Amino acid sequence: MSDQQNELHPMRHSLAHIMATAITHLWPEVKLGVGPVVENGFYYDVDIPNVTLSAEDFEKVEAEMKKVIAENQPFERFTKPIDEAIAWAKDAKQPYKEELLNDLKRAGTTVAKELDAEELGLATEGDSQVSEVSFYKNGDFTDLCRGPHVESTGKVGAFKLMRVSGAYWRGKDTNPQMQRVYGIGSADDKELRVYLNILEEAKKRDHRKLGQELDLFFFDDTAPGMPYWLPKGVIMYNELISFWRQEHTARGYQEIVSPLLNKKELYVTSGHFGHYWSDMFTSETEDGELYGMKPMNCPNAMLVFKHRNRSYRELPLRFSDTDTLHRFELSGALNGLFRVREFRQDDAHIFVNEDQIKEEYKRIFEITELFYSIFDISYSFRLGTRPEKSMGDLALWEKAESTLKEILEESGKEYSIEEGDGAFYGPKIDILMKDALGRPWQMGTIQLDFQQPIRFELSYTDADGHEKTPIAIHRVIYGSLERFIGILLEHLAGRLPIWLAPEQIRLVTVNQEANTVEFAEKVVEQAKELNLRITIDNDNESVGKKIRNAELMKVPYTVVIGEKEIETGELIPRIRSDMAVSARHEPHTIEEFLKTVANEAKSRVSKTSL
RNA sequence: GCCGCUUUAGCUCAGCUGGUUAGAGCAUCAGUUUUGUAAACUGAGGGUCGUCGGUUCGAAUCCGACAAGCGGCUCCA
Repeated sequence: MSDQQNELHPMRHSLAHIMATAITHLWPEVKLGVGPVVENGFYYDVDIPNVTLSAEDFEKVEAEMKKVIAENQPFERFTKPIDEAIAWAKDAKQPYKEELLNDLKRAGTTVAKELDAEELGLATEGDSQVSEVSFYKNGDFTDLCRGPHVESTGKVGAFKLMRVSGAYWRGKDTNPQMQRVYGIGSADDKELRVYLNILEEAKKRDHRKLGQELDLFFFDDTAPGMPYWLPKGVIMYNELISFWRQEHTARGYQEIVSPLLNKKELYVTSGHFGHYWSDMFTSETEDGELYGMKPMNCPNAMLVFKHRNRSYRELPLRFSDTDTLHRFELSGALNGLFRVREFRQDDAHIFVNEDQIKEEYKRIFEITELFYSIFDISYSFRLGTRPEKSMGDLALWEKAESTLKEILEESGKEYSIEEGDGAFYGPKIDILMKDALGRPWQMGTIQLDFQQPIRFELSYTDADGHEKTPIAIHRVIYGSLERFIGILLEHLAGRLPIWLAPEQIRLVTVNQEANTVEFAEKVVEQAKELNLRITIDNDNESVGKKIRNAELMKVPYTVVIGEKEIETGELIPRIRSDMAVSARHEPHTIEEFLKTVANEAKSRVSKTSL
């Protein structure tokens, strides 16, 4: 945490209290939940009987908060024995606080995973039973809280309420839903404006907006969560896949294709029938057979392994595929390309023996670095351990988890641990990336699977002639092509590198005269021989207008074709600003220009040498 | 799925508290113009106002249901 964040933390936490104070003044019957600090601000979960807060109420709440701030009430800390605290909560008619206090008394902690001790405001740590808890009081408002806070309500900087949404009490969807009011908090008005400005800028990078503007994809009401890829979108989609294919073929991966639909029996074997069937698209045929559309590729990869006898000599056996997957995601979870119901993963299933796990992980990490370094997007690792609803032997789980920890330790990479976040068949290492708004998304994932090979009764003949069960590694690097393209678009603000740009060169004619068009067509012909994606804009518009259109479509190179070019036979490319090393616009022979661009596309550079 | 908000032409948006044939810019098409590095001019076509139902003499406008989208929650690549 930076120094600035260290300072902002108590300010934002105090703002949460001040907001709760204001809401209590306006709606005295409010039942309070928790009010922690989050990135850039704070929130408080409130439950106001028969009142639904909306953005229109923010003005009222903000005005009341400003009153509290103007009064500069000191934050006073005091402690109470736990039983007195519980009595206080009961007396104040705060059932949520009472529940938390009871949990504290009983277990010394609260179980809900998101609400750690800091957020709840425990007075003591560890598993021991709590005897005392701390409170903070400002003006007429008292709250159970660990702190710390600023000295007084006047010292909280600048703030703004942003939105309100539903949030399940203690993060469990079986609990009642509260209203979560979000606010942002900054050191002062200037910082606040800077942050609001950043948010505005981020909206311009929204991949849904860019997908619309750049003619990449769209959605139709009849296929929620299933993108339609337009010709330009397909070009970048396929370029990403061919890069993936090229690099994986070179590393000993063998590509397979398998059915999209399988009978239920496959998913009974894999365990998906019990764990995942309700999240799948399914159908029943005329003859009464139940089919499921595959939500992941692993069961079919298991069948490919099982297809014939396997030898230890084949290991590691690497099967890759990019088949289409369908998952019946909750309607409320869908989000542009980030969360879809139909997508393709750059998938692979690697069958190894126990001794090969580490080496194979190292190889996968190498591929990861190669891919991500090209796009220059920062990412982080997260280890997910055994979830509650898991399959298989506990000892195997522990072994798998400790193996992954070792691998991460040895790799020297930073990682976080998310308990219970593994797949139901094994622990996993996830790779996270952030979108334009700073929201983290799971991208690549490398999962260790001791379970499915057993369930599918996979085996190979080992050197000693005995049959052994292989271990499967499931891994994706991009994650899903869809989500990756979403992240990429936001990261690049739509300015795709030459190798991914649907249109690499646009020729803009100065007039519609025959010799101009002829010249342009000659350039196109040469460009096509080099597999370049080039178009001619011969519209009856001003040159200025056509340049503008090329700029808006973020075409890497735009070349004006007129008298001058025809005379000299040289082109002066206009280079998209993010690719230019300097502001030069120099003439090049047609051949030189096209060859350079072709090389740049091939070597996947982000800057031009022109 | 849950909570809140949103939905008017291909796109971005006007349309005040319900009142005659629903507007604009961009885009599209046609004509004029033949243009030199971020928007030439003129004209035309295009919307049963997300869908269905209700209230009303009258609904884009009010109410309800459903659908899709957005921000969260839950869940996940």
